[in-house]
Amino acid sequence: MAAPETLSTSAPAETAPRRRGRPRKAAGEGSARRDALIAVAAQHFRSKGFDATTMRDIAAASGMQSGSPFYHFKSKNDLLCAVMEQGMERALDGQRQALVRLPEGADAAVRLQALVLHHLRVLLAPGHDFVAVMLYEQRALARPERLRITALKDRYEVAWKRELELLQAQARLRAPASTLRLMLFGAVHGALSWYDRKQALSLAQLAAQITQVFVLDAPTP
Amino acid sequence: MAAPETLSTSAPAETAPRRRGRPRKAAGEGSARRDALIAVAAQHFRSKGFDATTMRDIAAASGMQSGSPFYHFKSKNDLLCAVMEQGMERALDGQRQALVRLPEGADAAVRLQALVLHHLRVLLAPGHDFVAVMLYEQRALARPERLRITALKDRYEVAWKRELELLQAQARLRAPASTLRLMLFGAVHGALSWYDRKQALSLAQLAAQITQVFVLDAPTP
DNA sequence: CCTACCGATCGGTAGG
DNA sequence: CCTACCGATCGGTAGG
Repeated sequence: MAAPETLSTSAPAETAPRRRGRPRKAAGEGSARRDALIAVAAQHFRSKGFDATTMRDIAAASGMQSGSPFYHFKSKNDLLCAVMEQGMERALDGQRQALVRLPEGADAAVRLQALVLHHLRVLLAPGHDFVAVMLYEQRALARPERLRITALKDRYEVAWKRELELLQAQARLRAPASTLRLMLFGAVHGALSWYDRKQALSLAQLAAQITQVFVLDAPTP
Repeated sequence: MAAPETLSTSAPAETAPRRRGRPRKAAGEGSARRDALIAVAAQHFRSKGFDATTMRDIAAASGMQSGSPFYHFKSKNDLLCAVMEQGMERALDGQRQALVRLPEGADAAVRLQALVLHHLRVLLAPGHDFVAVMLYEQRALARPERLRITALKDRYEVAWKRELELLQAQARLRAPASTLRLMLFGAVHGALSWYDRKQALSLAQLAAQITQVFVLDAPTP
């Protein structure tokens, strides 16, 4: 919710008296304007699709003129790529935090449920359009960019693999871990297309149900 | 695998001597040219996406000039809609046949597995691009068309609901039937994005694994 | 179903 | 980051 920036370091773009020094990397990676464009683009790409969104849409929604986004991104595809990368990096951060919050020695099913819940939030919480765009618009990427995104996705899946293999070793999966993981992602991603119609269900409840379906209870010896 | 057409009936568009009689309903619902356009459009919409496909692409791949598809469809959206409708109608036919082939009084899990296998074929077998297009491009449809397609989808899901409710009554589901059905569709649809990378797995094997994960074995009394 | 075409839109750029 | 613009493409149509 709250902006992660501290008060001291980042440039106060609007209120501060115009400093004469060149703005530190005005169009660089950390620019606030650039980040705003990414966020606006994510919303539009998600709700209307990549092809159906024009750079003019994004510029107007960001209070810019039609040619100005090209000062920050050299092409529309570049902007798409930035949306996906930022989405995956935030998702990776959030995933780490979700796991850290768990008690030591938690059951693998509990850890998996935390991963599922975090992932549902990444997909469905307001303002988190990045990863959904990634899932729907991979086709628009050229080979080299797709490889970069895939590498991020692979890192994201490491934690899932770990828990699922533990569960498999406990004989609590009813299919091989690798196939079951793909089914599990499918089931979670599917929520993108139906979740709002089931408002009776909280994301936490849904995460619990999904885990319940995919993982058998621990044998009580 | 083999082309389903017999040698005798279908019109040999190129070699036959020009018949003088008006072609029966040249632009009507059952026109062979129209069906060919639908099939070509399905391939293109699936592989490149609806927005990225041009009517010129479709015309060229059908051996027509760029304006000619508009003789059969009044707009590009109309063509998309026809792709989805034809896909769903064929899927409904296939589903009925898949159920008829089962022995009388088959276990609900067996029947569900047949539904899953048929659905996997509809999504992944060569030449079946229609339903995949429907899943990916619903956004492009306007309200009234979307309602028509949704009605077809609801009819398609009736059989799934039936078997899942039977299984729920047998206490063989680990989540409410309605939520579990959504998870199940998600898991099956997810195969669209990974199946070809797992060629070791046949569709029949995959259907069996999916059923195994989502449905508990019958209690052996 | 073809020919020839229109009007609009869009990604992108030069130059400041 | 704005102004002004280009070149290409695209859905769609008139008229045959």
